[in-house]
Amino acid sequence: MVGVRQFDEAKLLATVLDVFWRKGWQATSMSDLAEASGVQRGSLYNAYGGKEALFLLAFESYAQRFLADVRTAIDAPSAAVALNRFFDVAIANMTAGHPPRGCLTTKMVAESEAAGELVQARLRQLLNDLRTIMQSALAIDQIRAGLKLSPEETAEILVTFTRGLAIMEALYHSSDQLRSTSNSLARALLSTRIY
Amino acid sequence: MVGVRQFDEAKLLATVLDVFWRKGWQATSMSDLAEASGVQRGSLYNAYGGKEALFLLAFESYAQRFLADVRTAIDAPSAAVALNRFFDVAIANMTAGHPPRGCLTTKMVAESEAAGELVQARLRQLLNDLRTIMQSALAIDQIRAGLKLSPEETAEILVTFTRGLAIMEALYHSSDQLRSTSNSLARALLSTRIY
DNA sequence: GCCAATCTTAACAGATGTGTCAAGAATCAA
DNA sequence: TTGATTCTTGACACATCTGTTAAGATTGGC
Repeated sequence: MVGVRQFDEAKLLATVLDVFWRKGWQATSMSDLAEASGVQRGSLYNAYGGKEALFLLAFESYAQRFLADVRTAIDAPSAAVALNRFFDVAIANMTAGHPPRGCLTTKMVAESEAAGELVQARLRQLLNDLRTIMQSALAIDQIRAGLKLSPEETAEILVTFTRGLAIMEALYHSSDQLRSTSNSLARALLSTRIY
Repeated sequence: MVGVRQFDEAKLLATVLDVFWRKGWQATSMSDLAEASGVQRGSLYNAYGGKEALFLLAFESYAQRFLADVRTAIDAPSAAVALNRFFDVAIANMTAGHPPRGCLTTKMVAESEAAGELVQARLRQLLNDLRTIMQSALAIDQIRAGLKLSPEETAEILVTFTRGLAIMEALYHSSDQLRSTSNSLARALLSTRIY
């Protein structure tokens, strides 16, 4: 390589992720990314082409981290623990930061028409992966025994419901509310009555 | 009145609603609204002040209609019927139009940071109203008896879950999927086991 | 040390959006 | 009929964003 890159790509992508996470797709401009990262707009165009490529790249690390966290969480000894840990991870993901950043995926899906086909496909893939991971984990006998519905149905409900949690977070900014609602749903999804 | 308004306000607001519904908050410009309605941009500024006021006005009729539909739907003889009808209304609301418009409220909440405090407050009010309506309807003995959880918990879950449905609609455009997931959740929320 | 490749930087052109304003058109009231 | 009031229209000034480009700076390979 001859004319060497002046910026740290890892740092750049972390910053890019943070800006998209906070502001969403449409409210984030290339100027915003340049300013936040300290890398000139022209350099970003030169190195990546534009907003979409930068997003997709930054999203990759986010997706990996999130799915890894979920995998760890739902590897639990019982359905009740698995659901509670899953909700903990989901809620932590959308309430972290000052002020809370909300859920990147959900924000992006809501704006995905503006973001274009490629981004939509990537978001779909993340939710597909999430669904698959949940299904497998919930299908283990030890867990499945504690569920009122099938692993497939339960997984689909959980994926959908956590998207709803993200929207409620965006409007009410109350992690207590999220925890409380999740707790209620967990009871509805468990075959054993706890209340 | 002396210098009379050249446009039909009801028609204007219907058009404004449709544009916001399709494009969301940020992607809708005053020019878009002017073009779609046939009313000049200057006239819109003169008559309403700007985007926010136009949205709030158009949202009013949407909110009334939606809440009325929900009220009618959940006035049912059993919990199972109430939940099914509620989901029908919610899913019809977000899959209507060609192409489907999605859920206005959910789209707006996801972008509400950009839309400002007033809009956020109005959206919060709609969801609060929805929650209250659901709670009251589910608290009727006939219905309550069929629920696994309390009317309050069930209502909160339903409000949150339908936000999730809207996000899933936006990403997968499959009303079958929405119906199927809703059906599963209904079974989890009903005290009687149907499956 | 020099060349060539690559990155950086600032600037440009073009598009789009906002909010305002002044002049013109229309109409009700007196 | 006249005048005052209100709406309409097109233009203006300003801001922001996009994508490109040309010139300059940097540095590894030869």
